Amino acid sequence: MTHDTPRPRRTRRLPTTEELRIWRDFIETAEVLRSALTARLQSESSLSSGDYAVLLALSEADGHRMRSSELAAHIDWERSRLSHHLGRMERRDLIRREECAADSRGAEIVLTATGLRSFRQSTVPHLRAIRELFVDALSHDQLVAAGDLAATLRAHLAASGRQRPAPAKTG
Amino acid sequence: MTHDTPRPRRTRRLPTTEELRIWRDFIETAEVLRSALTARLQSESSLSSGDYAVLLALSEADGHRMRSSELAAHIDWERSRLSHHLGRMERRDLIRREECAADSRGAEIVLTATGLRSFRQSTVPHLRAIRELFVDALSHDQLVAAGDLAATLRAHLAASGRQRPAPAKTG
DNA sequence: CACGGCTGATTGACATGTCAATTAGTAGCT
DNA sequence: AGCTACTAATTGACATGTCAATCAGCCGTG
Repeated sequence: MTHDTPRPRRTRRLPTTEELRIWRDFIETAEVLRSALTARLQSESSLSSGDYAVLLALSEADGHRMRSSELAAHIDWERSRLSHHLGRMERRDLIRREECAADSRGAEIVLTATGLRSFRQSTVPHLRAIRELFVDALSHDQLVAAGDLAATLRAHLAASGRQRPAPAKTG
Repeated sequence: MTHDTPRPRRTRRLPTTEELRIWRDFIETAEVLRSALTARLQSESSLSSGDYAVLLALSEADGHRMRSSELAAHIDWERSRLSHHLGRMERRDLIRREECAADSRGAEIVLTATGLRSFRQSTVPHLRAIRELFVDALSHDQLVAAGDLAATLRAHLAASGRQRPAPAKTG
């Protein structure tokens, strides 16, 4: 282990035009897809995808209620993001905040009847939209490839994340 | 073309658990990727991906200047989004707005020296990050599959977009 | 040339996100 | 009890996006 052959630093190479094109196609397509789904959800249910994530979690929770921090962990959001969002959802009467008996710092987030109704009305159209815009577009092999790509990219991100202080967030 | 056999409306089926899992993995991975890239760009250059898109377009433009609406079309942004963004970029002296001689309603967006410098310093690290986080993660076949997926999904979106009033936006 | 309609761009109101600071309460230790 | 450290959640300031409304200047037509 004395003299390493100074091998070419492949890490320094830049992407080729073709690689860059694929990157842009890929990331922009995902973005367009997300935005199309969001638009449908919005127009069909007056819910944003954030609303949907929160309502989904609460609808599955015991007693339709959850501690704010649990909720944040469950849907993988920053706490302040959740706090702001809950404020907006509370104004629309989709959820309610209650004091927490066990820990008076804490808040319990409770699904309201309105919230539950909105969520229930949104699920089928939303799932249908996912099928129409994503699943139906792809052959079986392509669907498998999509899952494979996601897993591979995640693994790689996690690996390089361990070497950088990289914080990763979802939308 | 008289009597269509009332075939089963496959369109009504909902995605299976597995299909839904792949969808979520796919879209969340894209989101995480985008956010990781954005974070790197931000920390290395103090530029957002929006800034980058604008600066890239201007840097390639004739005389480093472009009409606002051309710019919007080029990077496929809504005009109001661009207007707001340009306001922020102007405050940071990355671009400047000039009156347009030919059409006095119009504005010409001009790349400043500061903007050009920022952009030039950001490109190599940014491209490198794309290679590290995306290209390097994938085998050749996977990269091809990614391009194929993007194209297929786009084509499908465009087709269904023709049947709905679907507006599609990029980030 | 006047007018009515179109176009270029900005604006305001608001939703959504991030980050840093703050507030309030719990817990461990002495 | 009193101090300190940690945790729960919110808040404020700001960046980023969307949508609808507005404002100004262009242009074809009578």
